[in-house]
Amino acid sequence: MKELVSRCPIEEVMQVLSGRWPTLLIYYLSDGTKRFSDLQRDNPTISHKMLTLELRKLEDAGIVQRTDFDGYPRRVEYDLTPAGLRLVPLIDALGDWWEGVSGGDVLPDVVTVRTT
Amino acid sequence: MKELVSRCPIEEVMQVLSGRWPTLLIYYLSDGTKRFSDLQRDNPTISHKMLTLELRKLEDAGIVQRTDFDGYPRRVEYDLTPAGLRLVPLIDALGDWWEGVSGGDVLPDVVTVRTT
DNA sequence: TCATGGTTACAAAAATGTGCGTAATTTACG
DNA sequence: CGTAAATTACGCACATTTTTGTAACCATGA
Repeated sequence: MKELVSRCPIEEVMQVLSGRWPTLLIYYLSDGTKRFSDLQRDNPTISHKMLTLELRKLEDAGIVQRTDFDGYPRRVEYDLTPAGLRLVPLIDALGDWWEGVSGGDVLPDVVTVRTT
Repeated sequence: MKELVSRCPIEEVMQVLSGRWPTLLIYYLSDGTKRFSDLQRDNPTISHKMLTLELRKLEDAGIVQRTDFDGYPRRVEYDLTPAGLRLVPLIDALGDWWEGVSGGDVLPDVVTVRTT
């Protein structure tokens, strides 16, 4: 999704939020400040390249704030901006909606087994 | 985004809604029933292959209902399911949120010019 | 020398576009 | 009457584009 085709705000948001990582990163950041390495631990399967790319995209979109501290060891912290915080409930609402749609057949292999 | 990595409903929704087309198609379908060719007209840049693929994905996710009518000329209609209808306001909210974030600098070349 | 948080170039994988073929039915032509 | 052409909504194979992974390298400071 390199370019926009529709002049529609919906397409513009999706350009930022599309993909596996953006919403997950926002979700983890809604916990509070995180370092680069924290986010790597939260999402063990993301490559460091993707992590930097996605964080930059979120930063450019005004959703995430990046702070690079002096000193040792190097420390870079990521937080949600006020706009990012306002986005969180909207993303949560999508998650809740989905749990309603998929009517409980999410995580089929983790379903509680009653042992009577 | 072929597979899920997180057991998180947020990642699951995004697997369905990610990309340029899903939310746009839902948006157009929120207008009411549309035929395949209507959706092609609404989004002139989508290829027929992508249109069928995306519509199938939305159908499988329970967001869109497909009805194939007998007769000539062939007619296939697409509608939002009740779940799809419930999703619409959430998508709209994202669009509104974005218009707030990007603070009016959307559509810079369409900004109203006061002629006073 | 190690740790953190990167960047860059190259390669692999995934998504998307293109063009052709098909099915069912109706209409048009000779 | 027989047959060819048109319409809609696809499916499929192959090619191109875009995204993502991998591995190597860089800077800072203890």
